[in-house]
Amino acid sequence: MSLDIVKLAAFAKEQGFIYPGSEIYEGIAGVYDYGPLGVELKRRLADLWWRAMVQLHENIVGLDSAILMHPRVWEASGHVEAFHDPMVDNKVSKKRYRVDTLIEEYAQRLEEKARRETEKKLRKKGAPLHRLEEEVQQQKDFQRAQLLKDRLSQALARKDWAALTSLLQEEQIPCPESGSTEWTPVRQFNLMFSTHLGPLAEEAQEIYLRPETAQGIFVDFPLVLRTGRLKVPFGIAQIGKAFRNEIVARQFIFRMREFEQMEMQFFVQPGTEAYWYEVWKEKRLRWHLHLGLKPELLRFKDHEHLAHYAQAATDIEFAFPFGFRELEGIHSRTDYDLSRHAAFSGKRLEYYDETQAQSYVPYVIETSVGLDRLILAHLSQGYTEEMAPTAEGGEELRIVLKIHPLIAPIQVAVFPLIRKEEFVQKARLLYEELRFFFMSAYEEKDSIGRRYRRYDAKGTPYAITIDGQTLEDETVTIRDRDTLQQVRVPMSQVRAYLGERLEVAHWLRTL
RNA sequence: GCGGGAGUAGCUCAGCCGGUAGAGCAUCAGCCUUCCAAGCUGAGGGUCGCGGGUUCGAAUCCCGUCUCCCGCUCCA
Repeated sequence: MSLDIVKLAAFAKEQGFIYPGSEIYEGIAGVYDYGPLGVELKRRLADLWWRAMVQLHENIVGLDSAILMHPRVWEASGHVEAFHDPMVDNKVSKKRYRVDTLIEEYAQRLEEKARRETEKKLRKKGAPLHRLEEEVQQQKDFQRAQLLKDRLSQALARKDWAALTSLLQEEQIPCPESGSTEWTPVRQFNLMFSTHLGPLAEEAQEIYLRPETAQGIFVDFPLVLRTGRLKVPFGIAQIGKAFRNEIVARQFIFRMREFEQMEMQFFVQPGTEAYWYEVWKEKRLRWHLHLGLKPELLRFKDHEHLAHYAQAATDIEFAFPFGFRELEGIHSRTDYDLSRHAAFSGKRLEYYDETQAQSYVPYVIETSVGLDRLILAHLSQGYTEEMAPTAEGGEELRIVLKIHPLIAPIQVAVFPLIRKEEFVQKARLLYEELRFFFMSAYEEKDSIGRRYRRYDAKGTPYAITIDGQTLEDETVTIRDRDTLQQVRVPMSQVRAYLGERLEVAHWLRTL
């Protein structure tokens, strides 16, 4: 399984889709660059998202907020708290845990055990079970659990990691995996990147690179509302970079330290959020399917443990080479964010609803796609090794990137069948015309078969060849990447032929 | 951070019982080619991850170090 992702990464690098970051300096873990083909793919996917979300919805507008935001934003959003997890490693099992969940779960197990035993005791004595809650307070495991939780919350409040280290030690908290009680010291992981605002390090204020783009939308909510003449329900969409200091950034571009999100926050009247949640689940899934992701490789996965801001949450998961993983999150965020920002900023972040004749803090439905993950999904689904016929009548392995024509970095390639002046001239002429409309390429080197294969690997859906017949009747062949079938089309109709297949409007109309 | 794997040409790798680097593909120039890659001729390209040690001599042996990849936690 994981071998496939290594192979895909090598392919992506070789073809110029994705390079390891800073490679000549031996690389930098979890950071990747988009090469000439990758940047096209990325721009196209982002563009199709933008058009489907903003251009096609009269009640959705765009935004491009800054990566740097006021530090209080991240206190209000809950990230300062949630993203500073103290962690420990177990020396025997080599597993890493968040200290708080480790201790809480242990305490919970103790409580459950206490309840079971107290219940058994009560049954034995024939005492009424309604006294269970009262009796269990006296049980020693239960009391120990309470003590653990107290000490945990005290240490967390003081950010006293040494105290947590000794708590683990003194209370002999076992590793759920190995049962071992040998722990490394507790260390804090800060998942947010910090930097300094102001050039003088001593005087500068520490600020964060945004860990998600959503907060820019919430913070600008009153401004967009005022200038956009918007009425609930309405949405604000944004594409942009976000940064997370992942403990381990792995699996190629699946989890990167610097990544790009495409988010849309949809503001609705409280009470209607369940309806809109369903609407957006359906719309977003349809968008992915319309771009050619296979239904059997997509699924919804509802969250069992909800984040601090969420009322309901589901993921659109994609079957990556390493398994089903989150591609897009659709969350019902309630009024959490706007209310928090209202509280922290002291500003009123309410909406006056004329039809209701009242003000309220709108509820929010969020759709959030990882653009890099989306790219990985299309690359991994599209990467195909298959047998193809050879000139000698045999079969040979062909590597072809079967991605949707609309997102292909190079949409059409033009070849003269042979490198003779008449062929070359005509081919150049056609290429130079087509490039006004499509991302085009021209190639005259190597045999025709070889050129086809080269562009197959780049995902180019159409290849046009100028042959002997072109010189006689001005027709060319257009060859399809996936079927290898050719059609003969008059030179004058090539643009229309390609337009039907590569025009974004057609795609939007059928969405 | 812990465990595992790996660093030699742009790519895939060989060379590793020490004697001063090689293949295929790719690239470039030319020739040949009338529809599905690897035909011919020629050319360019390597501080063998980095540092130190042993040795007359290290890609090869020893020590150290760095980086990347995979797994563990988390998420877009």
